[in-house]
Amino acid sequence: MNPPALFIVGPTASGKSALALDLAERLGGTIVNTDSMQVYAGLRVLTAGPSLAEEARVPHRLYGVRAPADPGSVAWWRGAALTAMAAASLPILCGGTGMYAAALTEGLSAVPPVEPAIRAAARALLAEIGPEALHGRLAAEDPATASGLRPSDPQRIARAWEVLRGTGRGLAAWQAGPGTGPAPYRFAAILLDPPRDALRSAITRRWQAMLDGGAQAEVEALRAQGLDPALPAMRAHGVPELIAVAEGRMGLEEAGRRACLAMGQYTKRQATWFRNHDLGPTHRIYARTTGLTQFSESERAEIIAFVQRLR
RNA sequence: GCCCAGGUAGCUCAGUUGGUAGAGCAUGCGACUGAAAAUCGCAGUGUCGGUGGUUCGAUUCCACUCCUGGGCA
Repeated sequence: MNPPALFIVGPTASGKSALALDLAERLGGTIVNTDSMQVYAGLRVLTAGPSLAEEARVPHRLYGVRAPADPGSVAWWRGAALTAMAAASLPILCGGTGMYAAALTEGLSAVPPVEPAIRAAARALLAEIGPEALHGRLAAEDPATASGLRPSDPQRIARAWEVLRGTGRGLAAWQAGPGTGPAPYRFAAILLDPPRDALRSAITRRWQAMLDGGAQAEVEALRAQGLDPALPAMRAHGVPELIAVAEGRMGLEEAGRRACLAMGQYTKRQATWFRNHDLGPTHRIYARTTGLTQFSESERAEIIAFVQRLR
């Protein structure tokens, strides 16, 4: 029988990390980062990654493991996560990136890696002629993929184009073929899904804590690297805003408003994803929590029982 | 006190040669296969500042009135 693996998922600021920490400590688990931004080094504060003290309490994997200049990908993450999971007695996959979670439970297509030069060319072409025109070219060469994409969706069109150019085969064809399949685990999930207004106030409070915790210094160090602003790490919530502050283009208060707005909107997309994707037997919690100790006794017992049943 | 410019969706505003209105943003819902904290789709909502007048009909024209901003005193 496949070993168990537990997801702790939900929107930003729903209390995932605290819950994961308590459960991992109690059950001897290893926390595996399932967040596309917390993988980057140097963004601990702004991405709300675990503190050094927390990392010392229980094993944490895949936090701060990539340079901001070196963008990750689902496929990379999936491989790294499987390695980390194989070495854990109970993997606790904690994070808010739905696509990463699905890469484990559903698998990925067997699309080979695309040369960086081809990827760059696809993006340059997109920037030059625009998504509608590129969609038109794609439709001419790879109608199967194009018909599934909106002409207004630049990111997916560029991806489809680079796959076609880089592999000689359309994305839709790859996706129709055999893929990795689900990872060999018995997945289960705890889904934290608090009301949006609770999330928003938690986000506002957290923003202040980030500023107090050195977010601006973190951004300053990132800025000093002179990276392409299109890089994922450069687009983490709060980074563009605080860079604008550092360059005198925006006030700190305005930056906070915009960053918190973006994070609040993001929680909606995360909630939608997790509500509508199956990650195995799922225990749903609708109130916001700040850790296992905040749960009522009965809820706490329920969570422990839920997790024990997996083993 | 006088003059000017405004009061229309949660916000910023457009518009109706008189037939009860619409964009962007916000909000809500949804999609999501290698940059996903990304990218994209769909959908609300309005006593059109108030009162009265003209009119078959006023958010639109007229009068008065209240409020906001600017200028002059």
